[in-house]
Amino acid sequence: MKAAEMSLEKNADGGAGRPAPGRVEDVRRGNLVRVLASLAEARTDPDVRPTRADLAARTGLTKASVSSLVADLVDAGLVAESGTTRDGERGRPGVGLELNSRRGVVGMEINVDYISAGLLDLGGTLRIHRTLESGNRGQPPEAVMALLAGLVSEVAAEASAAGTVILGGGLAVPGLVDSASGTVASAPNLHWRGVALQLDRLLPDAPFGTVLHNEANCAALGELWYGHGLDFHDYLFVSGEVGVGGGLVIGSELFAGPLGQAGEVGHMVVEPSGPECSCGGHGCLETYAGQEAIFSEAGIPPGSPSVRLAMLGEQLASGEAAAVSAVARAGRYLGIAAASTARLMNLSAVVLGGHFTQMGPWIAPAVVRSLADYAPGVVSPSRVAVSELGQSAAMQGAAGSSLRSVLAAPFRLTPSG
Amino acid sequence: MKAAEMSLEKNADGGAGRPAPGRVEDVRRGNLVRVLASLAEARTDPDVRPTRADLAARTGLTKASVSSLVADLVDAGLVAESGTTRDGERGRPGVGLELNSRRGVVGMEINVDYISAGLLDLGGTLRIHRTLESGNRGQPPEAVMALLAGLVSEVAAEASAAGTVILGGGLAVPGLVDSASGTVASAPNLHWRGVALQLDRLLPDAPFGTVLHNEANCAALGELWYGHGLDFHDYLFVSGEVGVGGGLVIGSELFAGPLGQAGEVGHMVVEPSGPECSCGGHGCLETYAGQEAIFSEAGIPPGSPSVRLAMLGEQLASGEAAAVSAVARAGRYLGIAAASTARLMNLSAVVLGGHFTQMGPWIAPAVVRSLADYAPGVVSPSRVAVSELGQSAAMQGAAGSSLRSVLAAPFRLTPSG
DNA sequence: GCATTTAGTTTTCAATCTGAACTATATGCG
DNA sequence: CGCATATAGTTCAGATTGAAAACTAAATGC
Repeated sequence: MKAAEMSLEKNADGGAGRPAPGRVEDVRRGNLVRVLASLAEARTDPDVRPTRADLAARTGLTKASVSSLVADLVDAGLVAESGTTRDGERGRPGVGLELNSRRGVVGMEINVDYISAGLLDLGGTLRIHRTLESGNRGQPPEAVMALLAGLVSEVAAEASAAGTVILGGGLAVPGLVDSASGTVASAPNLHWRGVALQLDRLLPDAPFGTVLHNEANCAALGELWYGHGLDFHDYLFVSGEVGVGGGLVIGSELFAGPLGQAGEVGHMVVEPSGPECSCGGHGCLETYAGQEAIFSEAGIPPGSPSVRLAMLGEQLASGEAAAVSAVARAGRYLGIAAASTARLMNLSAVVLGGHFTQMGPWIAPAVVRSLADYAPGVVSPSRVAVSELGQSAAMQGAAGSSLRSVLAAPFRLTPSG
Repeated sequence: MKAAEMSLEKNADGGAGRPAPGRVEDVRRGNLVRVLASLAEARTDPDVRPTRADLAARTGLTKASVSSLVADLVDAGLVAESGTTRDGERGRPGVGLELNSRRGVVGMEINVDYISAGLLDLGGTLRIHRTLESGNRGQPPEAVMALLAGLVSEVAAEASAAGTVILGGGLAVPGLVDSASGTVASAPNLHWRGVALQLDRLLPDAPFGTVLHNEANCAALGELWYGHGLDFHDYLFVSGEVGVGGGLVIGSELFAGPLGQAGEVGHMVVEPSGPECSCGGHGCLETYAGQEAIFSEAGIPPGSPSVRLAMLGEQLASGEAAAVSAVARAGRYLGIAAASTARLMNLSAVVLGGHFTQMGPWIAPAVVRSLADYAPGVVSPSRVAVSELGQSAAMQGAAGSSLRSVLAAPFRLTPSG
């Protein structure tokens, strides 16, 4: 497995290869990561910039080792010194260290109605974000990728003008993907199937390349790193799109499953006697909480998804009974799937994303009630939350994934690496 | 976290402590583990005993390093030389190496109707196995533990007579446990609640101590290491007991969940309009596939569980319609839960254990059919299997867990450790 | 009996961390 | 101002470790 995929593919190893033998040099690699992680972690308070001495205390390494490691990281461009920091105490003031904000990663997303790209600096701050409306359903992958490449080059140009070097990127696509080969196995909503994307052309100069990810998983990760993840470390993320996607976050990491495709909440069975689903099964969650199910139950006439979604929003706001009960029904079945998941995997929180975000006030209470009915005492009401990031969650998750892979393999940029 | 808990608690870390800083000595620790793992893995063919040179080739370490590492492992008593092995080729014959069969771990189980203890040598061979019938339901924990201690001391005496040194042990209990504190949070079938067990008294001289585990999880692990796990690396294990327990094996490891209590398949929701469950929910799998549910649906009169189970077996064998359809119904709901699990976690196999083992020929086809109905193409019929170990799965899993923790921390027995 | 082959050991060397000594630079007090 | 003190960071010797290569040991085969 390439290092660039580690953050998303942790569980998809397959156990093929025995880990490389431990050499003395590996200790340094591990310690480079440790120092960098410690620096990233200390960043929660933006005013406090740890010094070499702080990092030594935090990591347990000696000052001598930390100095040497930091020197390598500075040479690699990952860490920057930022003036002396004085505590007001006596003694020689330390030199503040921070993740180099002149290095960044690009998050990209192809969705049904739009494409987007954004730049995250190493500290995790979103510096640039561009979205382009684009009806991608049924469009040839080459055309969409060309459009995205254009958007990305705008972002890259702006980054370059600001002196920022791009190290890697992540692309989120709504479908089943194979990250290792950069192939979209199937993306029903785009009508793509078995498409090998030319990922290398998006960011030709980035040393970590561009990695392909599933959109719902990315949204779950975006939520983890830049949204609710600050409070929740283990949760089920359910993303309402055309279907119902999802992601499992366990111990602040995405659980990708043995084949890298876990989180298909939409096809959990929530009603054995329910209608047939497009997957060939019966009573899948998607047949109750997918867009089409909600729209038709609410009596919303056919049309473009965004129009119908807006219409649903209006009807909910005005208290239209059919709309309210359609959403409540979706929430009830979401709660059933969440109850089973919580029991099975010992999870204690649920985050609702995608179009469920807009239905939050109407759907969340139904989920809470359903959880109380079907798994009392397992998920407390305060741990049913609505996504904080909305539409940018997947893009930020894709960028964050790339960011993590950089921070997990700094040695790829050091001379010794 | 204590090293002895690693194998079962991998997912329950909580992420509290930053890993210890990497020192040069840690490389050796890692390589000791690597060599030992390579030796254990090579053991699949019992006639082939790898030599130092073989291990060097397998691990990627140099012959010199392997020689030095093996010397430490021999000193620690974990590895033994076993005569020269000649390939019939030219050249100096190598010295065969094997896991020292004079070192062992003890597996223990407390269940509703019996207690048992067994000795596994480091190679994973079950050397001793004793079971004692004992109605433990409602008995005070001290009394049951005293009985178990007696059984264990018999096993220990026999091991000692054979020159085998016991390094550690694992105890499986049917209930929610906290391994870190050695406490049984609740074991409904034993009527235990919040009981702190005196684990240290069971094997006072074992350097790795005794670790407490959940019985269904242990059974899943026993199946993994000594049963179907040889073929399946990712599966849902469903154990029929009074309730319905389970375990998730992902990448040949137990998935314990963030709180260490994953695998509660019995309380997944399989029928939203179903009857109330003892957990307070509705339509849980347990209300369809638990012992009581199957017995009453089959029209088997109240009585002792073992008698009723035998009666059910007879009726199934003679093709009694009520019994057959009761078991088929349980299988259908098992299949629904398995379908949801397979979809959610991207699993592709199901192993039925506990009392489902005895119903195998009647229940497995129903599970297969249900999976085909609710998650077509996800779990192939050949990947629905019945446990191979039966009643000893949990005991062997508990022992195997201890064995793994020894092999994962050999440095605890070396002078350098 | 000697070349050849393979197993395992010994020796030398480079990488790396630790720990202690040392240098650099601030504060605070007389 | 000058000096004690405190903290940051660097330098250097020492210990541990694995790699690489040379070396010894013990077999086969002609």
